Amino acid sequence: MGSPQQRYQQILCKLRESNHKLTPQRLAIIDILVHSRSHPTVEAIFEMLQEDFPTMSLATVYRNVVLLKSLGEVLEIGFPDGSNRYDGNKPYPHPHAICVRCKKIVDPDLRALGNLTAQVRQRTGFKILTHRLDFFGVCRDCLQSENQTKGVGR
Amino acid sequence: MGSPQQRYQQILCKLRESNHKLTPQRLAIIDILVHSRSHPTVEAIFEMLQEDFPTMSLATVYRNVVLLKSLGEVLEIGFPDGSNRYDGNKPYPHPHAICVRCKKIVDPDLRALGNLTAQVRQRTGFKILTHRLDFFGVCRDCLQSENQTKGVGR
DNA sequence: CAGATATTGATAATCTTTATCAAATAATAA
DNA sequence: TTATTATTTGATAAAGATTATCAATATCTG
Repeated sequence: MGSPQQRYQQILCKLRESNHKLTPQRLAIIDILVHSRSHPTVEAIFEMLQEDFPTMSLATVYRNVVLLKSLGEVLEIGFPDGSNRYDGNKPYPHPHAICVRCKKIVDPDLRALGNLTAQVRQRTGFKILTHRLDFFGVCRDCLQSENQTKGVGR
Repeated sequence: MGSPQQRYQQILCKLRESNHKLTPQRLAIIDILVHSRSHPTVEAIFEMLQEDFPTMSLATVYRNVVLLKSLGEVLEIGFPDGSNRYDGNKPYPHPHAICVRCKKIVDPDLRALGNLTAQVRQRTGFKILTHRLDFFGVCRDCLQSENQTKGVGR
């Protein structure tokens, strides 16, 4: 749903609509969020900005992520260990496959999710607003390096 | 998969197998976990124990929850806002329906999840170990009280 | 360009969870 | 039953992540 450039413009629209100012720091954070495929952490975003904005405060990154979240333009993915990661490309709920080794996150496209939502509504009586679906496992790369160290063959 | 009593005994087995001691505090925490249907927080467990164990330390609850988690006998359900809740009845992954108003959590039984896992394996190359599926919405009770305050009718 | 307001940076405060360590306790064997 | 040993507990400090505070700065509107 939209190239990084389109996402960037869409977010700028939302900000203008809601009377928020377009500061260089804010724009840089958005730029990273819409271009990144890695679902970065706040810390990672902060580090990526160090070069261009040496005086950037960590609080600024937190504030802007919270703002974009409240505007529905960023998806927060929080984990039991307390870490949070952010997706500015697809701010709507979608499944994730997360590597427990290297922490890589990829987005598999699955059908049949609307189906599940309807089932839950029926069985629980809940009005469903959103959902969260994560698969945890080991990615192909980590499986390979695992096999190498195990010494398959001889 | 097992009544609270059965779960209780099963957890005791696991503890003995792994050479852990059966302290009154530990047993009380397990008792709450296997009998509770509310997916309690650590804080909630701590408060429930105040009556019987006035000197109970919060750290003890944390320690035992971590232990039971590591033994695979408790499922941790962490949320983006940082809160964690625990399920000692069904320590294996299963879907949840969570009320965003009253924070109630219920377990709808859904089929077709093994299906999804296979799909993810195919499309990502991941070896899937576990998953997490949560639906967020408003439960029947909260929907009703919402309608009342809205003054349906006149 | 000037004025009003939002945002930033620096840092303190908060909140949750983990680590530390002496004292208490459970399991084991004599 | 008692002594021994290792684990666990309670109290508290420490750590880590996020939020709040507030003066200084920068943006937007006209």
